[in-house]
Amino acid sequence: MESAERPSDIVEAYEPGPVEAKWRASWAARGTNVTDIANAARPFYALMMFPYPSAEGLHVGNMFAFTGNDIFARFQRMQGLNVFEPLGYDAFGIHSENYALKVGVHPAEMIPRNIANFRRQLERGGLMVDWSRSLSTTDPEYYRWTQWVFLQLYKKGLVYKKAAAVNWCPTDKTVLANEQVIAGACERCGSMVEQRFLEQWFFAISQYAERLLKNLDTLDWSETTKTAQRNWIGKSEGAEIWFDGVKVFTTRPDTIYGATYVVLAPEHPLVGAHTTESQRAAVEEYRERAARRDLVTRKTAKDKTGVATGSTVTNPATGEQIPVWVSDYVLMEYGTGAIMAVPAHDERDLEFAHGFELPVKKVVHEDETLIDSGEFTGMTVNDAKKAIVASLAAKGKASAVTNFRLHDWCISRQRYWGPPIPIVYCDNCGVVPVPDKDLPVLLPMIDDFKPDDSGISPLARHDEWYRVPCPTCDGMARRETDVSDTFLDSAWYFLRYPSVGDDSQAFDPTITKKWLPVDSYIGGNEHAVLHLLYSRFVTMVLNDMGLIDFEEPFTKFRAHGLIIREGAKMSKSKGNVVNPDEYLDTWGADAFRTYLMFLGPFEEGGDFRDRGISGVKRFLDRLWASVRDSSTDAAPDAEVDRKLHATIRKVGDDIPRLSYNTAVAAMMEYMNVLRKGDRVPRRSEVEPLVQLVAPFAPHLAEELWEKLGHTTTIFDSDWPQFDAAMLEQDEIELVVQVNGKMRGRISVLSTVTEEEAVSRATGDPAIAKFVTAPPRKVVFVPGRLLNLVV
RNA sequence: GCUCGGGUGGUGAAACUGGUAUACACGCAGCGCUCAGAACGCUGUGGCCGAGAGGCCGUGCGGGUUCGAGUCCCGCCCCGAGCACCA
Repeated sequence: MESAERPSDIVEAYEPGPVEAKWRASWAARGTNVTDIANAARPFYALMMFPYPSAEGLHVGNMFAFTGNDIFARFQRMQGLNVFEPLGYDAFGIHSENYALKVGVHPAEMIPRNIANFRRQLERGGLMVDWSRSLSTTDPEYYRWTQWVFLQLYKKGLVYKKAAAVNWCPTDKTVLANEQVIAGACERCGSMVEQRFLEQWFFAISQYAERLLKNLDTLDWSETTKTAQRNWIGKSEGAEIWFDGVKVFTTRPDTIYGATYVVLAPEHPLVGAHTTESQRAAVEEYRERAARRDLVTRKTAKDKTGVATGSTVTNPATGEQIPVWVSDYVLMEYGTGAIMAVPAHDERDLEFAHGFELPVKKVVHEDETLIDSGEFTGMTVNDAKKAIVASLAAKGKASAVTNFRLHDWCISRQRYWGPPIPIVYCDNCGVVPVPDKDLPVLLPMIDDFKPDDSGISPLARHDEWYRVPCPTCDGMARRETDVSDTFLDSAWYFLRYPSVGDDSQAFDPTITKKWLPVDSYIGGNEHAVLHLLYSRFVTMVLNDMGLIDFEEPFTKFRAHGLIIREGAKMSKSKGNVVNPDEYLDTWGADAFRTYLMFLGPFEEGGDFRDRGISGVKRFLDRLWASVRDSSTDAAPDAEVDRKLHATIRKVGDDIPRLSYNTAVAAMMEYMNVLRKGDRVPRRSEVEPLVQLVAPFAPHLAEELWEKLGHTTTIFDSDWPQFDAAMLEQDEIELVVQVNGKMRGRISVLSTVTEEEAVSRATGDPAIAKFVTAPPRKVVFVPGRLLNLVV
């Protein structure tokens, strides 16, 4: 009977289904999420990494990432910015192609279906995406410009073709970029990668190594991502030193007095010249064996293998004759493909020396000081590095050099599902780039797209496609039959979004100047080195060509965390995958979004627990009931109002830091104050909370905003302001410590002086009993605490 | 091996520059409402001792700096991610 008079006690769950459907329809009808690209006064580009539209549908991890971006975007819009939040599909590549082969459906048929399903799920998620400017990398109107980007780099002289030892995946039957080889295995299928010599197209990204490294210091990116890039670029400063005709690379010239032999990589061109007659057969046999060994065994073998050439060279520092060996623990791809071995200071050299019973010479320095090193004895390691190189350089036997681990980017793939590389081979003219006017080079519909072992693309089986007249001389010519790496598709897509719809150019210069670089980019750290590095490279090149006026594409980047479940990353094989549709049906998008943001720090991810969502739903139900029950007249209660202003400040501070979990907690805390006991909240107390919740629960917020009498979208309303004066309380609780231990608190005016505070504290018997002697020292932190040291 | 994260209640996690450790939520327990349950609401909930007031101990381990350390420094252990024969 009491409860009938206390409607606030009865919190019924509201039905998210109809509410969310209503607002989805309203947003679409009113164009709420369409950005006025041309006329935006304060453009803000909020980008998220686009998904691969898999047949399984949207993954919770996608939903988590997109929601995190969406909240920030919606928040920025409520700050008065013109926010552009586009989303498209990264649909080319081996992933789609292999799946298509497995289920026996042509990718050209499968991908549009998958995209439709993704679009349906994404829309249910309540994202503020401007669907009028979506794209798919498989759309000819997109990939014609991917081909155009290739041609720009070609014009700039950064594209070349060469026969190279490349990573060949025997299962996927294609070449892989170094970045796609994880510990010697294909990142896609896990097969051991083989070495093959094939003609491949490369982008000369290594020319940009220094700049790619240096610019990192200027970027507002997650530190983990920057570190990953630095490691990948792998700058190391050292010297090239001549041991007679053999040039070695070392980062430790200071240890040259301990160099007891030289090692050449098996592929090193000087191996033959250094091999004596008696060793020739053994060396030849070793080289063959090394070439056959796949990269896996090569990179993990503990017992080092090798063979002596029989010849010696002179150690330029000591003048000693030292033997030349061949071993595959030295890599041809790095440095000069030759090293000086210092068993006393290098673990690998020591291992090798032990294996072949080579003499291990003395240690050449102790701690940081050189010993037994001729004229350099007594120098510190750092000084000796410079002095030794300088001394040898004077004799023309050394030079300081910088090496990078970063290799050129192999972009050709002997596969079907990608943009054909826009190159034509003519018997008369040679290699001819396809003229811009002939783009796109359309990918033909063929049914036999399965790759084979030949190392040649399936497109090479279709001469009706690859035979073309030469664009220059009109003579007999044939097309390049390789397609480009998927990572090229995604290395420039952010430039396209604002210009989607303009089929006359890849990106409109005026629009690009207005909208780029991207203000905020959010995505997974699994792309820390691949996608993000390639995007930076392409942007730098286009900048150098004067096509854009910035050289870094993403001003701010934050890597989101990973959602795990039952202690493990979600995966089909573990059976712990969450289907977003089920949660959207049961709980609604608003509760699902808010829960995903609440379960852990956005940049760390968290554990998805099925029951956890109920607390968030309860919070939204209470918000619903609070609006329904709120009284319309009264001004806010003073205490509630103070909490309200503290909450506005907290949520406004937390969202830009992507500290969404604590923002939600702050709103819940406020809700608890709002409805404490049998309190009926007042309209003036509830209305600002609806706005704070809006980025998280957009449908519910719109519904409540409408119920509160508004007729325009809540996302065009102004974010509530807090009054700093409201946050200053006259009366505060001062913590009192004795010897650093909390012993009580006293209620005092915020303006209290140290003397007053001490006398109030010592006058409190509960505190005084710990003050066993007159305080030796008093630490007073105004507004916070008082510490009496006795 | 190297680099980067991280270790806090039964659980997910808070604690911005050193200043009340465990906010918020889940779970659990008790109570209210109910014929009953669900839902909803209220109260409690780090450990130990104590009837209570209250006390002692507590942020992976061991030291240190400080009036005061989850936070800073040194040395370890464990978990996760990335790189890995890069000279």
